[in-house]
Amino acid sequence: MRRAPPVSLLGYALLGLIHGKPSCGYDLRKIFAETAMGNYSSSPGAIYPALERLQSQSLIRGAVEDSAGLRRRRIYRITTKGAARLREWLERPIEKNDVMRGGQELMLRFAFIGDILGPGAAIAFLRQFRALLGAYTSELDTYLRQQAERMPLSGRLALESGIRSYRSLYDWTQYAIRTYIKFENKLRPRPARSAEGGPV
Amino acid sequence: MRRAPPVSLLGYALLGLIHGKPSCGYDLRKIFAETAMGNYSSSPGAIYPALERLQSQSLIRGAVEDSAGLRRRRIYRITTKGAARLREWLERPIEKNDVMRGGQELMLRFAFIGDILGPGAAIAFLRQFRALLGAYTSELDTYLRQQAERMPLSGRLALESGIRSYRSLYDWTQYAIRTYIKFENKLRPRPARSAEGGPV
DNA sequence: TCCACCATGTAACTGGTTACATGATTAC
DNA sequence: GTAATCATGTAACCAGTTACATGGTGGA
Repeated sequence: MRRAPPVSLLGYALLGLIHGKPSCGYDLRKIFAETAMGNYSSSPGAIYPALERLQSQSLIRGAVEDSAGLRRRRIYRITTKGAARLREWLERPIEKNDVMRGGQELMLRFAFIGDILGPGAAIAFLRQFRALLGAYTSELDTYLRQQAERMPLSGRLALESGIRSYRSLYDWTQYAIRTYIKFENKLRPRPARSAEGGPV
Repeated sequence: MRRAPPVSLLGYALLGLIHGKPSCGYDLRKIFAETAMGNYSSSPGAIYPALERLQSQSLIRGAVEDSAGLRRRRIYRITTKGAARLREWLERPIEKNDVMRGGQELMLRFAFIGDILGPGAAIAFLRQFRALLGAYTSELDTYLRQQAERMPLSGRLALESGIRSYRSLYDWTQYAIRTYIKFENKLRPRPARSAEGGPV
């Protein structure tokens, strides 16, 4: 049995959105074009082939439905296989590489994790993320301290901007963990321990 | 006269590095692999074709030189045309789009601007960058305030992380401007005005 | 009638990915 | 002699870009 062909980031974004709500290509394009998910391409030349690829892997299934006016809209729904694949992606342990690439993919995963896997998983994800961010920023710090004198001013500043942005991401994870714990406690106010794993 | 074919981001990174110091493909790969410029691909399948493209546009010129041992190293040097092209890229006014894409390209430009165009240009660039960051963050803030209640918690947090990272970039521009002005004053301590354009 | 928008596609191109391939030089 | 590393490439593949093409629908 050969390995399933990989799903691109855009593919996962589509998969996640369709998981949340069956949609046609146009709906999805609008989401990318009009909401804060604008970093993903909304061009038809990206979306439609991506949808077809997902369908050819049986991760989604599309059918023309004649609801809402009589325009032909091909509505895609996620399949069991697609949901499993999405879940597998969401549950993947975070790697240093993911963090180094600026955390784009991680943020996409996070945005889906809360809704699909629940607050507990979101909190666990954030803790993992925070740990890796801490390690990576101190690594960059060390590098900066060692190299600073050998670097041109602009290069040094550019590097510092990177460090700062990782640090701000770290702070965000703290904030997000707190927010999620509050949210979870509001849902079921009884239990004393807020979530699995040590203190915040 | 038809428009010159575009240069990719990797292309500009190579152009800038070669401008700083004539290098062979291997040198450049090492830079991407070992320094903080690691976000650019160091794979030969990216570098060598990119170098060839730059050469085919006469932006760089490579020749095998038998210095330092007798290995065949094809050393690339920037041409007048290449330097002009690089300059044109560095001097391009910043657009909102550049900021929205996360500022990757802008940071690359900044890293070269200081060395190639001098501190004055670097400061002007940072001021422009700061202005756009300010506008964009407040735009995102407005969007967040309007949409927050309609968004799932994880989506909202993801958006907030974006806002935070733009804000931290804004803070960084402040810091970088101050640092550059100090640096400039150290170079020529006489003049009272630190750089063209209003107050810091 | 005509415009704006809904809705789906396709074709050519391009730059990067992974993986493979080759050979020279140096250090042990 | 042989392993590591210097050094340059190439080929297959793939996802995304830009641009073009088509036609239905609803409202002015």
